[in-house]
Amino acid sequence: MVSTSPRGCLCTVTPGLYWPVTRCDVKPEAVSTNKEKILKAASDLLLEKGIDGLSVRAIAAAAGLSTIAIYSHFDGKQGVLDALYMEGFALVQSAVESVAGVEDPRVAVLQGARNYLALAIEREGHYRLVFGETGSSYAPTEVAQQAARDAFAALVSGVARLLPPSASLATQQRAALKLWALLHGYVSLRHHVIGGAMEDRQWQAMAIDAFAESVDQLLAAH
Amino acid sequence: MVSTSPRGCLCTVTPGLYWPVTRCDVKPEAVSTNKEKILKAASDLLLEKGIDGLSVRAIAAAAGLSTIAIYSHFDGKQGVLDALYMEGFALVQSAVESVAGVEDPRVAVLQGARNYLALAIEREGHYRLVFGETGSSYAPTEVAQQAARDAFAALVSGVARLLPPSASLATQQRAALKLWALLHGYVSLRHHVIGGAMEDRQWQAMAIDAFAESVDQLLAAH
DNA sequence: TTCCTATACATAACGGTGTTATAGATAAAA
DNA sequence: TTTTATCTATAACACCGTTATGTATAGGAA
Repeated sequence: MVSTSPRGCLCTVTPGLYWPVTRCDVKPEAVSTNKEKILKAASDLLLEKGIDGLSVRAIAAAAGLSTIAIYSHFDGKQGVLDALYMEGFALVQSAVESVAGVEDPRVAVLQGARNYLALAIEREGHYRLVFGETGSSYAPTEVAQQAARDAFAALVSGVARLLPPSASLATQQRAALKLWALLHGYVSLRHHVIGGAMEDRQWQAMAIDAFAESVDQLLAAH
Repeated sequence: MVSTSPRGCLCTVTPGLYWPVTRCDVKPEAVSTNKEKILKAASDLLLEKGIDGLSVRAIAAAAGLSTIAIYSHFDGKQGVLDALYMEGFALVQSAVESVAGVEDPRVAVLQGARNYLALAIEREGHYRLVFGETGSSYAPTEVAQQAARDAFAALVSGVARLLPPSASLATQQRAALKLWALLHGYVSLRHHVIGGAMEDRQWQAMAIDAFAESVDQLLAAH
């Protein structure tokens, strides 16, 4: 996305990311735009206070602006939530792709799973937002959903390494979906149903054990 | 729970269930209490409109009462949500236990999984409520969480049939947790991430296939 | 240079939410 | 009969997301 800032420089802004990735072609010293301030404020609030912290007034105040800016730049709270949703999946994608340099496919996939589970803890707010805990009035836009599909595609690529090169895309996707379902299931059950009192490490170990069993089953089947 | 109604009869009320289970020891013709009316109204709204339909005013109106009754009988919206949460897990438990008459353990467990997936569709509102989509300001009370534990216990009992009698409780629980995580993972991913456009049957078939693979892995390991 | 248009912004008000405050009604117990 | 406990209706409160109103600013056109 390319936008023009009030100072006339041509800025390249990567949507959905809150760290400063604004590249000004004309003035390398350009400061944050208000849109970026808002998104950073929202992302920080999500990290510190969870989804409850994300009122329009709180985000605006944290960005040093009034609420109208949320409507101006993001078309309302939905736009902020969409941006955070995309951030969430960008984090997922990053966790999955960060193992690209690992040679052994099984080791890589297991490490990706560990990254994923760690992310679910370290970025709990983003995780819960992505999985619908904003309250059911929020549903991601089509654009935002693309981030989910991108993350899934990254997962499929990673899992494909466990399969023979002849495996069809559908097979890869089915395998990736199963592994994702399993991992996410552990996270979600712990959030809502059972195991909430368990130590992080213990829960992660349990999830990884189960995940490894499924990975090994996949390897044995091919 | 035993309570006295305005008409002086001694009523046995099972909490968390919305169908009339009020048993009046004195007057068999007793009508619903207001508390039951409220819970039924909430449950119906949840079924018809989802979580968004559950405002205090909407529930009160559907029960033919004013909002103060919600605070009187349920101590506020939290109490209603707790009751619905318990209903949700009672439904899960029922889905799992309804296969008790099936002789073959594998067939029984697979049927239980099918029941579970069907429940996730037919009682989507309850399902989403149980898994946190009320908005993050709701967290179930300790009493309500017991319903989740009861459902898990039922699941453990069902899965235990796949294991040798010598299997420890921890082993049974680990197996049950894995299978539940997998099933729920499929439901949740479809709600929030991917596959939302897929036909119910196709998605269920995919989930059951994956589930069956894990069941078979479990059987093969013992 | 001036005027017009588009965008961004501050502030107040609106309609909705869950909840509390106030007052009244009723049944049971003392 | 009086007191107590419980239930109830209604209005008001504080907060929410959003809209309405008016102002400021930058860029483009005449």
